Amino acid sequence: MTEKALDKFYDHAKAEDKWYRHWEESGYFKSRDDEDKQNYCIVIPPPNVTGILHEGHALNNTLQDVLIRYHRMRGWNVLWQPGTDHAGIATQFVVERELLEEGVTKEEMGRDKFLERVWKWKEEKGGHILSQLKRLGASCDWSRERFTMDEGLSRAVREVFVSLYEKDLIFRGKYMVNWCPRCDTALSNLEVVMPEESEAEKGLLYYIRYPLADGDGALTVATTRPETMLGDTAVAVNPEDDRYKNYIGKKVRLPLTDHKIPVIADPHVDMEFGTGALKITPGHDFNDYEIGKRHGLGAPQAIDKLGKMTDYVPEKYRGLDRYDARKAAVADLDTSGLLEKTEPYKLMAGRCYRCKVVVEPIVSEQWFVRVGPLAERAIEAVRSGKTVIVPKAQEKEYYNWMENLRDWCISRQLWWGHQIPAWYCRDCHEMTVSRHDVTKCRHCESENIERDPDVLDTWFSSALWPFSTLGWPDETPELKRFYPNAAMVTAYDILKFWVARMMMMGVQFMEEVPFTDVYLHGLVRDELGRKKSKSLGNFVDPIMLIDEYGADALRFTLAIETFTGRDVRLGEERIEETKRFINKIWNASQFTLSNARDFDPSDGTEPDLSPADRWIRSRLNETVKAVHEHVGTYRFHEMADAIYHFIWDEFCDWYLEWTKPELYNSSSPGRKKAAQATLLYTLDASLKLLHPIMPFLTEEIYQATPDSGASIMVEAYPEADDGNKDPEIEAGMALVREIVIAVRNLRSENLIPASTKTDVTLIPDDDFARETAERLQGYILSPPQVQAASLEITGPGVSPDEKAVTRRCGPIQVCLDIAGLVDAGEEIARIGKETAKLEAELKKVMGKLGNEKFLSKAPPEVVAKQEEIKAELEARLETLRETRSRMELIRDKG
RNA sequence: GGGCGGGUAGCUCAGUUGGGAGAGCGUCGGCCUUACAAGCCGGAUGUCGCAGGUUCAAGUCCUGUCUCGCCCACCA
Repeated sequence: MTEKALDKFYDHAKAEDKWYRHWEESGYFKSRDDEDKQNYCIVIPPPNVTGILHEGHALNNTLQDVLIRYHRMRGWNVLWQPGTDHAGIATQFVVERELLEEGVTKEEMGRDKFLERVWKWKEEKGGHILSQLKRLGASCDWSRERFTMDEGLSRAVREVFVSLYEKDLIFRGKYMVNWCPRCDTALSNLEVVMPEESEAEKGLLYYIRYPLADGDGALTVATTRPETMLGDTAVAVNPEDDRYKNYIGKKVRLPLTDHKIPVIADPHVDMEFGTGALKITPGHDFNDYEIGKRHGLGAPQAIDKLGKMTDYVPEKYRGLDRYDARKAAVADLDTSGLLEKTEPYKLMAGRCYRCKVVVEPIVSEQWFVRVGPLAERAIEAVRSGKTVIVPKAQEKEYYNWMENLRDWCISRQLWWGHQIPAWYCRDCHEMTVSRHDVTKCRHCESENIERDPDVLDTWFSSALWPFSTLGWPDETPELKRFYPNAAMVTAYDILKFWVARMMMMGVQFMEEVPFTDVYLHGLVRDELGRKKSKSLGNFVDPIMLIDEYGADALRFTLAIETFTGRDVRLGEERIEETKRFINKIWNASQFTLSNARDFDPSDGTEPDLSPADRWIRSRLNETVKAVHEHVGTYRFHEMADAIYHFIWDEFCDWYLEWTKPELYNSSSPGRKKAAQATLLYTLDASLKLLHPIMPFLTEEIYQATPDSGASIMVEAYPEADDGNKDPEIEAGMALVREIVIAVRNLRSENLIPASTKTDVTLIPDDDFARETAERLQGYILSPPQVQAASLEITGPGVSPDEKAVTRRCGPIQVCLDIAGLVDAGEEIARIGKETAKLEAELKKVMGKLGNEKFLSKAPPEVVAKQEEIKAELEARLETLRETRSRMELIRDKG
C-alpha cells in the first residue's frame, strides 16, 4: 500500500491550482449524454463581457456549482452552460472611453471600424470574469462557452425577431420613450433607475402665472421643470374642480412665447397638488403625452435627443442645454413678474442605469415587443406549476409584474449589439424585415435601401439564452436533452429584467418553459446589512478573499449564509469561522488517516462493529437523507448546516473520542479493524457530502485516502442506506451522551479540577436501563472531561451515597462522590434555582394534562408525549430534592 | 398610492406541515486530555414587536396596530 499522508497544514492555494487543472484536463466538466441517465442543465446567467467578479457573482455561481456538482456526482447527465453577454451600452461605453483617451470619437471612426475595435477589445480583454469563475471552482463545461453575439446566437436572435415581426408581436412606431441624452439612446423602463433617497435632487417647485389670453386674470401652474413650458400645448384642470370651471375652454397666453394654449379638463389632474392646474407638455412627459393624445394636442419637441432646446422654442433659448434653459426661463419669468413663488421640492427624476444622467422622455420612432400575448402564456406557465419559483413569495412579484407590463422598447441607438434586420426603401418607403441580409426592397425591388441603424436591447438576446446556447434554431441533441433547463439560479433583483423575459420567449418559441425551477437568491450585503456601494467603500474583491481564505472558505460561507429568500451577509469574521471548520476537517482527517495506516481490509480479521461504529453510521445515514432533502428544496443553509454539525459535533466531538480506546489499546483486533473501517467510511462519505460546497479541500483529502480514485468529483454521491439505520443504538448512545454530559456538568458546577478524579455511580430505574448502561459503560468513561476514577453501576432501587451529588438522565440517576470537594451552600442555592425552573415547566405540563378538552381532543401521541414529559420532570425534581437534602446534611455536618 | 418581506438571546440570524424556544458569534467559568489552543468542556441570558381572535395547544394560522426595509406606480 502506498504511503499517503496529509501535510501539517492545508495549503489552499496549492490545492486549488492543482485540482482545478486536474479536473479540467480530465474532461470532468464536459456534459455527458448517457441515454439511461437523467438530464440536468443549468445555463449560467451570462456575466457582462466587461464584467469583473463581484460578491454577487461569487454567490450566484457557488450555488449553481453546488447544484451541478451534486447532480454530477449522482451520475446524471449534467451540463453547466457558460458564456458571456455582450452588454450593449456597458461595452460600448468602455471602448468609447478607451478611444477618448486616444483623442478619437466613435463618429470619427465610423461604425464598421468602431465595431472592429470593440471585437478586438472583446478578444483581448473581455470575458476576464470567466477565468475568475475558475478560481472559484466553477465546473462549467468550458468547451461549450457561448457569447450572445457569436454566430449561432445571432442567428437565434434574428430568427426570433423576424418571427415575432411576422406574428405582429413586434412593431415599429412613434411613441414616447425614455431617452438618455448622454448615451444618446432609448432605454426601456427597466433601464431607468431612481436615485437613492439621499441622492435625490433638491429641486424647486415653481409656481408660474399663465395670463388669460382674453380678459383679466391668470391661471397659476406648478412645475418642477419650468423649461418644459416652452413645449406646453395646454393647461389642464380637473373637471370637478369648482375653482376652475369657468376657465375650461378659454385660452391662456404661454409666457416667454407668443403661443395661446387652451385650458382643458382632464380627470387625471389632482386637485390637491400644487394649484390644481397642470401645464401639459406632451412632448416631454409620459402623462402629458397621454393627455395630449386624448385631447388631440400634438406633441411638439422642445428638447432634442442630446438634451438641448430645439428650434421649436423661441430663438433666445435655442441650443441651450435643458438645465441652462431652465435657469434662463426662470430668470425671464421672474423679471416679467410671472413667477409667483417657489417651494423646495424633493425631485426623484429617473436616471440612465448606466451613466446616471437624468433621462428625458422623447417621442421617437422605436421598435417594440407586444408583450401582452407573450406574458399571458408566461403567467400561465407559472400558475400551472410548470415552472416553480423558489421562494414562493417571489411568484407574486412575478405575477404582479407580468400583469402590468407595458410594451417593451427593444431598439437602442447604439452600434454594439444585434443590428435590427429591417431595411427601409428610399423609393417606395416600405420596410423589409428579413432573416437574411437583403440588397433589394421586397416591395419595389429597388436597391436604394438602407438598413435600420439601431441595435436590439441586450436583454433581447439574453431572453433566448436557455435555448440559443443549446443550438436553437437547429434541433441539436443538446437542445433535446437539456431543454427545459432544470434550474435557473439568479438574484431576485433580476426576476423582471431577465427571468420574466426568458419565460416569455421560451414558451413562445419552444412551446415549453425554459426551466422547471427558478431559484432566486438574495443580494450580498456587508456584515452590517448594508448594500454594497461605492460611496460606502464596502466592496470586496472575491478574488482577494479567495487568495486569503481559499475558494472553499468563501463558498461554504456563502452557502451557509444563504437562507431562502433573504439577503446574504458576507463579513470576514464569517469566513474566518469557516476557515476554522476547514482546519477541523483537516485535523480530523489527519487523525483518521494516521490511525488507519495499518488498516488492511484483506488481512483476514473479521471486523466487529462496536456500538459507536454503528451509531456514527446511523447518524451519517440520517445526515445523508437530510442533505438530499435540502438540496432538493434549495435550502443551501440547511445543507451546509447539516454537514457542518455532523462533522463537527458528531464525528469529531463524540465518535473520534470513542474510537481512541479501540485504536490505542483495542479490546480485540476485530474491534480495532471495525473502528478503522468506520473512520475511513465516515470520512469518505463526509468528504463526498461536502464536495459540492468545498470542492478543493475535499479533493485534497480524498486523494490521501487509501482507496482514492481519479477524483472525488466523479465519485458517487452518498445515498441513504437504511441498513445503517439503527434506532436502538442511537437511543442507547443518546443516553450515554446524556450521562457523560451529566458528569461533566456536575464536575463543572462543583468546580472540581480536571486533575481530580471522581467516583461515578449510576443508579438505573430498572433492569433494562442497567443492562444498557453496563453494555455501553466504556463510552461513558472515555470522552474528555469525564475523569472518572471508577464507574459503578448498581441495581434499581439503590439509594445514592449521602455525600454524592446527583443528576437524572432519563431512567438513570448519575451520582458523583465529591465529599469534601464541594461548597454545599452554593450547591443548595443552585439546586433551588433549578428546582424553580423545573417546577414552572411541570406546572405548564400539568395544566395541559388537567385540561379535559386537551385530553379529549389532542391526538393520543401528543397526550402520551406530555405524560412522558411530566414523568421525566417529576423524576428530575425528586432527584434534586434528594440531592438538596444530602447537601444540607453535608453543610450541617461541616 | 399599491404590492412584498422582516421585527425571536448582547450581536447576526435559523425555526418546512401548529405540539417541551435554537445556532454561530460575543460573554462568564474550567481545561495545553497524545487530531486540532485555528482546540476541548461547561454556565448564564428570551413577556418570540404590541393587542385581540381561532384552537385542547400559537414564534408558527386569522384580524388589527406600531415599526424597519425592499419593489412597483402617472402627484406635475
